[in-house]
This record gives sequence, structure tokens and C-alpha cells, in this order.
Amino acid sequence: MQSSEVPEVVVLRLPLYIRALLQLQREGVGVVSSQQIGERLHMTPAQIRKDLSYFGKFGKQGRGYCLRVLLDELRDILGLTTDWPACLVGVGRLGRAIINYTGFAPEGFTIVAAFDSSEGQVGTSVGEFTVRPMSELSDVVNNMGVSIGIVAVPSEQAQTVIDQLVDNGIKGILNYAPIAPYVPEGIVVRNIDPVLSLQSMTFYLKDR
Amino acid sequence: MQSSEVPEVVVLRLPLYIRALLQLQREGVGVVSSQQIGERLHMTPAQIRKDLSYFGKFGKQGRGYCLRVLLDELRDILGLTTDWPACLVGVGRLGRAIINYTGFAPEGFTIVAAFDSSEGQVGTSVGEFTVRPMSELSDVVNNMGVSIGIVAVPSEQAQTVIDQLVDNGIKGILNYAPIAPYVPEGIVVRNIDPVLSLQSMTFYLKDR
DNA sequence: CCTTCCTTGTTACACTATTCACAATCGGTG
DNA sequence: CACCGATTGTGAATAGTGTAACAAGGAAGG
Repeated sequence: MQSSEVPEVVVLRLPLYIRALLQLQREGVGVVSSQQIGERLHMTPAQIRKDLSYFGKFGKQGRGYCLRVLLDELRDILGLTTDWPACLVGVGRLGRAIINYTGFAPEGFTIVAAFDSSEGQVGTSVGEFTVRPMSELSDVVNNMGVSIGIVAVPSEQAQTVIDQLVDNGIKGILNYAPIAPYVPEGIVVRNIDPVLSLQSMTFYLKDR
Repeated sequence: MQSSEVPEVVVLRLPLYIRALLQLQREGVGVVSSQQIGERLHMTPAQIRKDLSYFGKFGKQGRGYCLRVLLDELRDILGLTTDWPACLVGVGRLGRAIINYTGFAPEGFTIVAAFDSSEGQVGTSVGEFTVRPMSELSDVVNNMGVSIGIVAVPSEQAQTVIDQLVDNGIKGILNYAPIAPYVPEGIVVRNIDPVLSLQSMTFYLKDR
């Protein structure tokens, strides 16, 4: 159960399992096999069982997994039983789109404050938020229990903003800027970068 | 030089190298070592040299790589020397944000048509586009040389839309819907899913 | 022209991840 | 209550990836 011995690839797949289980649940399934989950996700049943085995034994031989139990276990493993307030930095086009994105809240990720490093934006209204200056970061981290920062600033400013977030106690960063950020040990970064995805896609599309 | 023997992980990293090189180029660097690239990307120089070796010999011992030459080679390998017109399906909130996103065009990815499967949206204007019905897909694929489809529809419709795209000759799909799509052999899919990123992040953030 | 210093390309190795295969065992059925 | 089909959990086998180490060779300086 030690995080340190669970491979990161495994952790990255757990949310997929949750997705598949939710889907099956909506379809009325109560007991589920690794086979069924695998079909949904186009993965081998063996991989799913192996991944789950890092965390314990959740199934019954000959039967499968009780869907509800497995779902709860996975949510617990990932820390998804509580909500995760997050703050956004950067209220340009992309930042505004992120604020309006309706996919985060149902999963327990709520944006509770919006920041911008440019003078011009501070104080303006974006959605339900009044844009704050970066100097108020530590207030928000300490008083609102925010540990996730969402970065949607131009690439030139991204590293500086990330440094500020880290300095003020942010532990996880969802980075939309097209850079490879440097962060100290123990800070978790996830990059969202559709251009990279497209650029690697074309390798397989060219010459046909 | 056979695509089939180049590991996909390697292909996924090539765009990162291009990024780093562009950055260094702007700083006036003309000759670059694997060490320098590695520093930018927080990777070992050995990995970069190894990756490049799948495609040929681009450097000079004792000196490094001519930045401009390496950049051109990488762009050529990835098929980034020509533009890639793309079509968007889904003009809801997310789809509109994607249309307005300014990061694609400079990299040669241009959205040239917008579709929606709901009657209500067809015919309306979004940005510079008039939203088209799905029935016009094959026209666009055949007449505008589109081989990339960007999917921004609700998850319930996503698989259906992806099937339609594939049936009409689309070869690469950038999928923003939170599903694990099924596609036939030879079709390339890239998923953009910030929620998954957050859900795997919390594993490392919980209990501290 | 020789020496010294670098940096590549590549081979060998260590590590990580995935798949296979099967013993253990559960629930249902006759 | 014994048998049967199903499915887990796991250790061993295989496949894949990353790192280290070094020979080969270029550049620069005396």
C-alpha cells in the first residue's frame, strides 16, 4: 500500500477504471469482471487485475468484483472521497474557457479563485470571480485549503507563475502552457497540450 | 527508418525536442548538444541521442547538432513540413473554445470546417464558420484534404461521431470527450482529458 | 602536427511493464 | 454434497524502455 512502490503508470490508469465502472453502473451492472472492464477500455483483463493487486484484493474468484465496492475502493485510493478546491492563474481566452468548463465540478474539482499576473486583469470580473493579484495567493492557499493550481498563462510567464504557486504551498499543478516546467521534488505536474498530441499524430498520418 | 520499428514513446517525445530547439533558437543558439536539450526538458542526454538514433545521424562528434538542421529533420520526420487542415465536431462551449484557441494555427493545424450533429446548431454561425451537418463530412474530407477530426461533443455522442469520422475517411482523431473510443486499426487517436490528469494527481496529494 | 577536450552514436545492461498461465476457490446445479 | 464453469490473484516469462559507458571521431590550440 506504499505509494512509493506503486508504479506511476498504474496510478494513471486507475481513473480509467473508475470511468468504466461508472458507465457500467449506469447500465445497471452490479457485479463486474476484469474481462468486462477490459472490454470497455480496450485493455487485457490481466492488466486490470495486476493493477488492482497493488492495492489489495477486491474481488471474488469465480464471480468478479462488486461494482459498488470496487468503485469506492478506487475512489478512496485516489483520494477522491473529498472535494479538491483549485485556483486558476490566467484569465485570458483559455483561462475563461477553463472557468466555464463544466467537467471539473461533478468530479469534485472546483475552481474557487482566479488570479492573473497582469495589472490590467486584476479586479475585473470573470464569471463569478473577481480576478485577484498574485499577492493574494498565500491567503487562498491557507484559508481555502487549495492545493491544486491550474496554469493558463502564456508560455513566457508560465515558469514564473509555477514558481510562485509552489512557493505559496501549491502541491499539484495542471499546466496548460506549452512548456516543460521545472518543479521541486514532491510537486505533481500534469500537462495538457493538444498541440503535442497533434504533432505526434502526424507521424502516423504522413505518406498515405 | 521504418515507422513500425520506432517505439511510440519515442515519437511522442519528438515534439518536445522541437519545442526545446525553437526555444534555444530564439535565444540565438546555433549549435546545440544533447546535454543542452536535456536540460530544457529535464531529460538525460542519453535518451535524446538514443531517440534520434532511430531516425539517423544528425550530429557531429565533439560539437553537437546544427540546430537548424536538426529542427528541419525532426519536422520532416513528423510530417510537419506541410499544413494539416482539421475539422471540428461539436460547437458547444468546448468546441467554441477550441475554435478560438490560437495555439493550433501557428503550428500548422488549421480548423477549416465545423460540424454538429444536433439540428439546432446546424446553420448557425460560430466564429468564421457556418456549422455544417454531419452529412457534409465526406465533402470536406475529400475536397479540403482534411484527415484530422477534433471531437468536442458530449460523451454519449462521442463514439457515434468518431465512427462517422472514421467511416468518412478521417485518419486521426483528437478526442476531448471523456471516453475510451474504439477505432479500427490504423486510425490514430489522442485523448485530451484534464479530469483524468487531476484524478491521478490526487493520489499523490492526499494524506499530507 | 600533435594533444586535449568534447560530444556523438551505439552497444550492453539494468530496470520497468505487460502478458501468460495456473492454482485457489466461489457460486450454482443436479 | 460433489461437480462444473467461471474468475480472481499472483509468480514466472516475456517484452519493452531507459541509463550508463565507451570507442570513434571532430575541433581547437599550441
